[in-house]
Amino acid sequence: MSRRSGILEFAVLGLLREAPMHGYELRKRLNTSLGVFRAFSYGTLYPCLKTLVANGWLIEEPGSAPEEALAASLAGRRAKIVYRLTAAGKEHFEELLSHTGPDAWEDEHFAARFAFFGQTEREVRMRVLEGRRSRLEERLEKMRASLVRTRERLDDYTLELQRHGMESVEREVRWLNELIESERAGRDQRSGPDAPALHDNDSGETGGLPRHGGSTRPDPSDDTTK
Amino acid sequence: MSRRSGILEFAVLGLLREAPMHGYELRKRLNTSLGVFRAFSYGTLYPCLKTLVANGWLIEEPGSAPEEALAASLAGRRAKIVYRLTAAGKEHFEELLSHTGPDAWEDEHFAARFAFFGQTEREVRMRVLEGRRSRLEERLEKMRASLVRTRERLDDYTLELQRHGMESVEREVRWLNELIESERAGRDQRSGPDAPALHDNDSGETGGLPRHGGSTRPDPSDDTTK
DNA sequence: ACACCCATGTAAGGTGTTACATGATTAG
DNA sequence: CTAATCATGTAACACCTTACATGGGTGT
Repeated sequence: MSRRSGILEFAVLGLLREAPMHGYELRKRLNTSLGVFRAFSYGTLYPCLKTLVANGWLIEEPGSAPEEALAASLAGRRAKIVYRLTAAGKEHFEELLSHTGPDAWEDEHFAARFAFFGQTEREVRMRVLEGRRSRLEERLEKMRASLVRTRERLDDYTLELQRHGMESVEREVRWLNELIESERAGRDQRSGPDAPALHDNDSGETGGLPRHGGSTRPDPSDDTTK
Repeated sequence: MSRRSGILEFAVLGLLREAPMHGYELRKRLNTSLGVFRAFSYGTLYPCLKTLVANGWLIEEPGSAPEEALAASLAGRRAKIVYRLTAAGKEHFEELLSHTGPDAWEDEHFAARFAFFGQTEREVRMRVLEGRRSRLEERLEKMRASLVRTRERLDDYTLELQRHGMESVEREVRWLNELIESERAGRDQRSGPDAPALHDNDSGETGGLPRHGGSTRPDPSDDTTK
């Protein structure tokens, strides 16, 4: 049950929950569609897939996808492994989704969580958004404090960097406020106590998100390995 | 000459260039004053200092700072090592400052560079700012492309995350534009072809920075070890 | 006396990248 | 037929964190 990287494991399970895929495609999805937040190399991905299989959360299948169905029946082809989530894997992912440890507020971890909000219960979404917000507010506190302590002996550029960092965080807080409010609004106007919202995505409307944003460490990185 | 982490090495040399310090204080400066961009632990810092000393860029001195001057003369005290930049170290740092490799445009690397703009020649500053900008513009290209390719099959949250990431990058581009413009203005209005601007900081005015900002991956992290 | 910050270190381990090695499929 | 892209892997190494170990100084 080796703990293997929170984020990657989480993202892989989440992506495979939507549809089986092979490693190569997974990596692309990680880096482009989903991956505004982080790029992984094959050297990380493939070993990770192995351990997920070892944990029983995935199974490897010979490529039985649409076009390859016939081709696969030929002689010893090079496998082109498709990974599929097992029942245990699904269960594990759902557990990860609801498990709101203090890790979940950190930059990249948060982005990963957010990316799968479509499959997350509203209650948990709220906890994550609010946790993130208070994490950022802590940061602002510290930044302000350190600004006051050190203001006089910093040159213009350092100061500008500080200011700009703070503004960035403040922006994200405002963004979170809007999201939180819109979550609350969604809860009120929709079904009463709790609506599952956890069958399969496609439902089009999740509650109505607001129309502008703040900041979460952008870092797409290349499509190509190098 | 082991290559030891670009960023940490760079930041340490840069901080020590302003004044000698011991490790503990260095770490705090890294994480608060300067450290909007990154936190390092002692487990990283101290070994790094060792190799910098081994490279001849720093020397260790017994704590001969103001208050400790007398105290140090007493029996075998626990050293409290103060690190001071050597001439070779100064030279090396200056070389790093002007060396504009394609690394310099990446998130954290850029932030570190920016933090020491006060000791950087205007010409180099321009190259770094413009390099960073075009790096971000590449990113925007890719994001837009991937948005177009995948728009229909993404749920609202994933979309919101993408949008918000893009907006963040766009903001930083605007910020860079202002900085670049203000650098140009500074060049025009001040001395003709090139002014050194590299004696020692304290000069108060670097050219007049603009008054608002964009985004560079915020990540202060704690002051305390954990 | 005790607690709490200052201060320095080390060993083990986690997490990820690079560079390499291999081969299949598709487009020109 | 050749180049690009798809596809899978591994081994070596870079980088950083955690947890531990140690001890000085200061305040209550």
